[in-house]
Amino acid sequence: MRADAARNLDAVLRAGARLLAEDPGTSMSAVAAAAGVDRTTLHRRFANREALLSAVFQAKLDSAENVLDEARLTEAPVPVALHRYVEKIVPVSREWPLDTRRMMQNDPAASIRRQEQSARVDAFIRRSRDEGYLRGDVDMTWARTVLDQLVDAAAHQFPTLTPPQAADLVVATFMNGLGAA
Amino acid sequence: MRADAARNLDAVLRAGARLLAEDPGTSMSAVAAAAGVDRTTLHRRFANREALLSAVFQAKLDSAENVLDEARLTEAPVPVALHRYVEKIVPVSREWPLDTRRMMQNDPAASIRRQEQSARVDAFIRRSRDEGYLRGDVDMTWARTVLDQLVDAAAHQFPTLTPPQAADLVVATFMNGLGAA
DNA sequence: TATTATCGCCTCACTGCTGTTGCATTTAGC
DNA sequence: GCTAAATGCAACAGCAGTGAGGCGATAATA
Repeated sequence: MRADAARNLDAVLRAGARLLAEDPGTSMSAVAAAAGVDRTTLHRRFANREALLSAVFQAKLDSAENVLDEARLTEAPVPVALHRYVEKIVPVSREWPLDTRRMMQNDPAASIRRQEQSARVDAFIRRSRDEGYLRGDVDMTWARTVLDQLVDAAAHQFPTLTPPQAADLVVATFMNGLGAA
Repeated sequence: MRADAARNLDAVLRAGARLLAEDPGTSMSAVAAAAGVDRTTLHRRFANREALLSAVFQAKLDSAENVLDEARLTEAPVPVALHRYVEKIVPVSREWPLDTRRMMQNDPAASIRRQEQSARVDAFIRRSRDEGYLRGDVDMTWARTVLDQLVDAAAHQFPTLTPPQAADLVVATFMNGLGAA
């Protein structure tokens, strides 16, 4: 791919992620305009709207996969891995703010890939409990959900937090809650 | 208003809330069909799409306001009020699953009303800290956000939980987190 | 039962989004 | 500098959603 084409593709994906996160009904025209390209250029690269959506999701999944690899969730000590995972996933969530859960239902391939990544975090949560870092009576799916929600909240509703600050906050809340001792 | 008209209106609002929560781009036709009403009936009652949206939000805000009144957030003991609030707000969130935060920006009146309700919960969070139920070093806006997220998660991602069960789970996680002692 | 508010059905016009094509122009890479 | 890829621009067709109006039928209420 030519360099200018790569630049434009990147701009389109980022603009698409941003606009579609604000309003899932955003038109192709709006995405094209925000990315500084002509509407027809978008249609040349992506056969239809769904294809654009899929490409944006792929980009998000690529970033997330890197984070999962770097966090070493299966090997590193639980506290270290958790903190590192949150610290790295917050910027990804900010760069690609799309809600993958509700917008990906028409893309089976991406959906499967997402579930694979999700399973890796689930396994980490399970290991955390097995190693005694989580209470034994906690439902694992609930723990997983809470972690996701805290990450999303810190990433999007507290945009001024740096990733390390966000990680401190999320991990502390996840482990200890907000109640007084 | 005639009785049948009231029935139809109610059906439209509930169907609208459900469908629009799943897909914010749901068409008026789809809402009408789901409510068992003709499309033109919808257009007669609501001048445009925005008006329908506003009406759905109003319905949600009405329900939420009842909950805030009944929970007695300013008077009842903090643990009691918190548990009662969560227990009552979970069904509201389930009945009106729309995300008020992102879909209400074109409705200033509803937006203001939402902020007023939000302020009541904020005040309760502040009281909880002042009375020693929350750690003193916790950011109040963070605490508020976490509570909202936990409620949403319990309401929508764990639909089989009864409201009391959901309240137990949310309150325990909010106060104590998920970490081992 | 009589009245009338409400509804369903049909039709129409309008708009915005999608997707395609042809052609001239620009730009990256050799 | 040359070549081919990529783009911008204009125009077009098709489609879905929106919103309005008329009219006969239906159902609530007095």
